[in-house]
Amino acid sequence: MASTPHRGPIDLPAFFADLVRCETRLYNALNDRLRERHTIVTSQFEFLRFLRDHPGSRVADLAAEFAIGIGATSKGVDRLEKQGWVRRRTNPSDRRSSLLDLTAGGRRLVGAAEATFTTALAELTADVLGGPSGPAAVQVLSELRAVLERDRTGLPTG
Amino acid sequence: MASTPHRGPIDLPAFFADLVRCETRLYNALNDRLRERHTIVTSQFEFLRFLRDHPGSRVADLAAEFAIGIGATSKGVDRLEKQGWVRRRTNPSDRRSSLLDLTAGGRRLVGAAEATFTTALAELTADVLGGPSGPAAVQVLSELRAVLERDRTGLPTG
DNA sequence: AAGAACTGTATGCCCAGGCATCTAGGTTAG
DNA sequence: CTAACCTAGATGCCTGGGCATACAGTTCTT
Repeated sequence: MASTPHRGPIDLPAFFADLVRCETRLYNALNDRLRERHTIVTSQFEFLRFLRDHPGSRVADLAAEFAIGIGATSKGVDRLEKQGWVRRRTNPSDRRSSLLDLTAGGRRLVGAAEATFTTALAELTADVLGGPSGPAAVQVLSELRAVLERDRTGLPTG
Repeated sequence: MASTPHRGPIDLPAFFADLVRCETRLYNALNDRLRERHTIVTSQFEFLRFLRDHPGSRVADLAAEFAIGIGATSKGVDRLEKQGWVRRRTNPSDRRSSLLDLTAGGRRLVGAAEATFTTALAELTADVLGGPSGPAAVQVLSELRAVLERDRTGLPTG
């Protein structure tokens, strides 16, 4: 099954299909692991990690980061708050919005989940990404992401 | 903002984040284009394209291809059938299942949508993928996908 | 200073997908 | 042959996201 690298123009639809399939399957697999060990799913882990690394973010910052709607983000934060992992603090300089922070429990959770997450991801991808072209692929996706973010591509409405 | 390619072990969480962000934003952007011109979304386009390229597939074949549940797939086919783009034909050799095929209208639609899809994708990704590392990245994702499929990673239950 | 216009986010409705379940149909052991 | 088991997929319930809306709070205009 060694697929043949080939010259010539890139088959973009095939690339897109591969991208989506990899994302779906990795996401599903990580969901399974995180759910069974920490009662969260990947999207929640990513929220928590973002808030750990960007304390005091607003709902809109999360929405922009993940390219999802404000409404969905607000509801996602509701759930994390209800579990006691995140706290909304009134923004002193703009009372329409809140500043979001992890609680101590949230920090504990994200630390533990990160170990699970990273280990699982390594099991699933390290063989391929550890190959000679791995770094180039990582780099290209990072650039593609930067371009899409620069152009505000694919942001939902609300 | 020229990010620095670096040596050393790959940052897998960052790679995963980039993968998911690219997928989300591309998917959203393609949805917008397909919806406005053809009244379908990307997932429907992918269903139709798969059926064009694999006529006579069963629901389970679609589910395996897209790593989504059988139930969701069945409902997705319902919707395409209701629009008159897909037909369920009783499987003569196993009457529990149906064989799926595009109708003439479905073939027309997928052809038109494919032009929109490919053009949009090129606009969004060609600059980055056309660079020197593009082919390597495409190849790596294709290999990663093959590994995940080989190991049946990330298949939902139902 | 008072509208008018704008912005951040919370909320409601709708739709799509996951999972559990149900049923018809197929397969196997005896 | 038939009873026990297995499989394909259709369906119902639940959850999460998109989009539209509501509203409080902010900024701009004059």
